[in-house]
Amino acid sequence: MTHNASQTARPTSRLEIRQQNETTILQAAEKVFAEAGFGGATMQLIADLAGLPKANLHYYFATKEDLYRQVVRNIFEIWLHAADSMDNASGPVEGIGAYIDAKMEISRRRPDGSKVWASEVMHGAPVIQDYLETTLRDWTTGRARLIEGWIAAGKMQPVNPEHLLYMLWATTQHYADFGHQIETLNGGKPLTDVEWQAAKDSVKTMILRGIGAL
Amino acid sequence: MTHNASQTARPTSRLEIRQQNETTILQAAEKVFAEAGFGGATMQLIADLAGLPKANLHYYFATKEDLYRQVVRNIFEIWLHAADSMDNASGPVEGIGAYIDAKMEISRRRPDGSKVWASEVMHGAPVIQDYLETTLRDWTTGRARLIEGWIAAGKMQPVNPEHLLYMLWATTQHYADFGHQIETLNGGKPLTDVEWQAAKDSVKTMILRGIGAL
DNA sequence: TCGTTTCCTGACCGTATGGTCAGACAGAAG
DNA sequence: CTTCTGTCTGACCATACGGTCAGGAAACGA
Repeated sequence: MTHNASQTARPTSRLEIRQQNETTILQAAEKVFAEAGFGGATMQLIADLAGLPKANLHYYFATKEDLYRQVVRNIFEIWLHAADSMDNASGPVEGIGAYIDAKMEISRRRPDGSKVWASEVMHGAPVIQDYLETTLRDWTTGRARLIEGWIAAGKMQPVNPEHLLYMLWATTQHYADFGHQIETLNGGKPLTDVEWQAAKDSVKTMILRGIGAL
Repeated sequence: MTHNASQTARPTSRLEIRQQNETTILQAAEKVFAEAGFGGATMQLIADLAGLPKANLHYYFATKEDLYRQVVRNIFEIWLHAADSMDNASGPVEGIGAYIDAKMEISRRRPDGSKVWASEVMHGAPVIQDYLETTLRDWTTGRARLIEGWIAAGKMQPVNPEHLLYMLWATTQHYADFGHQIETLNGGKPLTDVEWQAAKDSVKTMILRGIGAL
């Protein structure tokens, strides 16, 4: 039985070792930070989940905060690119519809990342405040302009673009951040494929009709 | 200068002392739990904010978890009663409109409570799971019925009532939980009275139009 | 093959935290 | 005044946590 566990292709080169260990640690960290929050998470817990000795974590990430920072930044990147589909769209139905799809998919596939982000912002964004003030602000004003263009072109009703964006973020991320509550109200069962599709459709219908694009 | 600080009317009776100290501690705890999370909060921090020695907290609340539990339950009660206005409404415009108003007002006045609740649910609701399964579930099915009644009466378009409720919760609570992000995007300034009113109006318009009630 | 660099880890340390407790203090009751 | 009960708190404790470090193991380069 020289058969290795699925992913682990037994790396030998130093580069591979470093990359794989960093990835493993980051995945474990994302989960633990999501479940326990920054304060509640312990390096020992992350180490156990990653299957590495605690001292090894500190070899790759100097401090708990460094590790946390990296986790948050990773999510932020995914977040930003979710709106790429919005930019080349001809109008709100296509653009915002695709954005909702993308964000709902992230909520489904990376709920832990969403929770870490939510936790970070809720606690006053101590780690990524600079990103909020630069990258996110630019991103937001850019998309607000895009929406204003659609309004000017008569493709949707006049609405406040910022509040529309907040609504999009809130509604889509809710399915990740409050997934446990939704699951409980769903009889203790996670949403099935069909139910996820229904959720997407509901959100898209209500929002697109809400902005007068349907 | 025998003039006491505003609220503190120098209580003497034991009942008054107990009530006032419990309230003071709970308020401080809500703030600290909201800012730091359960794991990041310390009894010492809460004690300092409450202006009491740490040992005194343990006299009123045996453990940190007991104190936390009480904070979460208080919020939950406020949450539930926010929908009272919905029940006697003649239709969705009045009922859901009033519910949005009420929840937006809570987000504005008690953002810390909202954050504590969000944090609790995000971490798997370790403390109030039983409430989710009983009280909240009953509450939800009741309001879903109410919405279904409005749909049957032709007062709004047919939408999935659960997903509508999720959207209401997500959108309104977002203004508390992600208040820091909103403030940053607002140029670092908290929303003014006028801006809060605009937020309320935007949310109400988009949602009520989204369900075909306008 | 041999030195060099990187990777790895058990054992250890200082500190901060939740919680305890003995005893001081102060209303209430008689 | 005396007793009793509830309130208060400084000092203390055990534990758990983030982080360190010396030294071993393994890959690399020549």
